[in-house]
Amino acid sequence: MPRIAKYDRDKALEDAVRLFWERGYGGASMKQIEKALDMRPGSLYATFGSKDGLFREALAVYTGRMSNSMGRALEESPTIMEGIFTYLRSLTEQITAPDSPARACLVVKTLLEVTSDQPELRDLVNRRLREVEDYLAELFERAREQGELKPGVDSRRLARLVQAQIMGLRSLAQRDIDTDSIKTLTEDIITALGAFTQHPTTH
Amino acid sequence: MPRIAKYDRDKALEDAVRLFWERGYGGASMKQIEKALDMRPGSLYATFGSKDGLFREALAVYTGRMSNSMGRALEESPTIMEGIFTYLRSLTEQITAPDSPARACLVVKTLLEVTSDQPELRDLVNRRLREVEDYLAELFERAREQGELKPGVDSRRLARLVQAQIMGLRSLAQRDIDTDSIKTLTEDIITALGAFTQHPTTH
DNA sequence: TCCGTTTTTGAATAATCGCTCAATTTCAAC
DNA sequence: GTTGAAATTGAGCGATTATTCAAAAACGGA
Repeated sequence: MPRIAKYDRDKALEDAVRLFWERGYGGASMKQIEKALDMRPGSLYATFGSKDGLFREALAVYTGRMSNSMGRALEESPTIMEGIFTYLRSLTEQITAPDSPARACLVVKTLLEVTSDQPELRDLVNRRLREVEDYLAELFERAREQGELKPGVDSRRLARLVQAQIMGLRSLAQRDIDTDSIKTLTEDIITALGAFTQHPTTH
Repeated sequence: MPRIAKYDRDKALEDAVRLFWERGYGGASMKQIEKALDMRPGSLYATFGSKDGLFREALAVYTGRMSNSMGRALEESPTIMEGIFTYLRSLTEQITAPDSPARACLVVKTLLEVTSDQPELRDLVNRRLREVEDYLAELFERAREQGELKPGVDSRRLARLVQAQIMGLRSLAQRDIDTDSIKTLTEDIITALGAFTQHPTTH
């Protein structure tokens, strides 16, 4: 058993997430990746296979973190809808942190960047977004059964609406705009979603 | 006076808008631009100066069209808020048309793509989005004065909220998703905005 | 200390990037 | 038909792209 791997795979992936999140898939060159991960091309390709492979793993890390963040917000909230609103506020805190690589979502950045000549990446991103939609739809179906939603509200439609709200919030936050405006926007989005909840959404 | 310009500048810009809208700034190579505009590099650089220059002009054409579209919706509507909702429905029809280069907004695609080493492009995009915000804020201020909004609603906050709604709608529409889901999403967004309007928003 | 295996290195690959410019073509004026 | 100026062409520029691989370095076991 010779030579132990010097580079920590997880550490390298963290750096990759940060770089891809900040610069996008196409915007991050291998040169920049080599520098950010402090690895030479040989090691990179031995470890991750290709730029595409590295990106896929980085995207998995990113989505995993986002899922955890939402899960935590839901755990610490008495109802599902309050959990969603808690998550939106927590998300706003995260993306407005000064060291955040970007405010927009890496998955959405990739969705808007990827073209038809990268069908695998396109499919991967669509799959992730569909998974989030499905997860939200299940949540809202339970919320509906527990009387948290106004009568007649469709849980899947609400799932897509909330996903669009998050996309809109984070994309607008990518503008050159002050933090306070983003926080009030988050509150206004919560107010707007009040049109679908049983009880008024105050804060 | 020799040789009249063969290439119609406007026609070329239309093709440029289509290509950039579909593939993004970085995703459209000069080779692809040459083919799409049926121009050779010499003519391209004589006419537009650089890829950057061409993109800026294409972006101006794009934003001009979007402004016209919103203006038309406002003209044909009795109230400002109804005009906004009419625009959202008209926009949904436009982006779900089978020949649309993309469903997501070119400005937002650029906002999410551009990095800090393209400060001019970044500033340009931010300026355009700020202009839209200002325009919407003026509209909503008038709407407020005419009693179209619930008491206490802030017109600038509503402007940013609506801009975020449009970003979210169009980004979600970029997913591999059926047209009907996008149209119901548009209606749900209009319903959500009803939390800020004086009279219920039915359709 | 030497061996054997694995990891790491970095020069070099072919392809593509945005772009330049001398040569050619084209058309109005005479 | 000839001329002159503008428009167009396309080969080719240097730089950068993602990727490869032979050589060197590193470390556990003997």
